[in-house]
Amino acid sequence: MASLKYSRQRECIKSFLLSRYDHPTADTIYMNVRKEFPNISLGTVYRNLALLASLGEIIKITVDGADRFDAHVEPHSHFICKNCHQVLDLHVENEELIQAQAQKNFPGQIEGHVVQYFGLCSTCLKEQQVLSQHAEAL
Amino acid sequence: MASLKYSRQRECIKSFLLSRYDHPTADTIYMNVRKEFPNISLGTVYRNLALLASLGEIIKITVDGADRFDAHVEPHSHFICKNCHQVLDLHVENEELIQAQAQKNFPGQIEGHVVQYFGLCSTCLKEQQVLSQHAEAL
DNA sequence: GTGGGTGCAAATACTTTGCAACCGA
DNA sequence: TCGGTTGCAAAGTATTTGCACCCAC
Repeated sequence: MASLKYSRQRECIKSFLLSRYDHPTADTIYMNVRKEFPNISLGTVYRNLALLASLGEIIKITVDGADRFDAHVEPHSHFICKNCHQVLDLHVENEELIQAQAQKNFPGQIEGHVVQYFGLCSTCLKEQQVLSQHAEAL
Repeated sequence: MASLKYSRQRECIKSFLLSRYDHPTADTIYMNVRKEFPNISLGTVYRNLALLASLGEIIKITVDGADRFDAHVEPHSHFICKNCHQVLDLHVENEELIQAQAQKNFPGQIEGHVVQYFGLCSTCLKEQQVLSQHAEAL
């Protein structure tokens, strides 16, 4: 029954994810893995991502309708830019407290949590400031 | 330019959302609004949901690839069942602390946050226990 | 050799969009 | 009337799946 077999493609997908600290979409992963496996198909990428996620080796998050993947599974928070939809890691103090609080309220039922923060990333913030200056000038 | 005009369909969509505390998908909303407007189209539902969300009257969250909507905009957390993908409201103590902590770390840049908790809802938890008892019996 | 894994293409799921008709202010 | 809104259908985007072939064990 459903034992696991080695695959070079899966290996490559995982090591690519380990090398990145942003949170690539399946398509970005596909584009990059193709450098090593020119014939790999998107289907294979999706299948392996789903497999790795079910094994707990990677994390899948959905942002604005598109799935994104992360091989860094230690608890951390995400900052999501409202403008460019970029997802960045965020390190917040006392994060364990949030989990502990939830566990206290709902013992045994909560397996994990994710905190997503929203706002404008520094790049988009800068762009917006430039725009409002232009508007002022009129 | 782009002023807002009343529409019975939009009214109906919003009041339906206000009546629910789960987080219906666009399709569920469509099915229900059709009881009152049999000819309404999915496109109209999506257009109004996007409009209401941009006005801040409802919240849009994306879970497992499908958008879900919530007319209860006061800050609260979500519990997402890993099995049936249901989204339930959760009230956690000290939620403001999380926001305050983030603001402290990244002043001025964070506009809001969402906490998602994962696990099995009580229904799915029960089902799983029944299954494992069966497995034991073999 | 056997069963899991792959590539490909077709299918599915979800959402957006163009357009002519419609309706609220 | 004017311009926002609608219904419909077609298009778009993201993801899954069926199948024959391939490869790790």
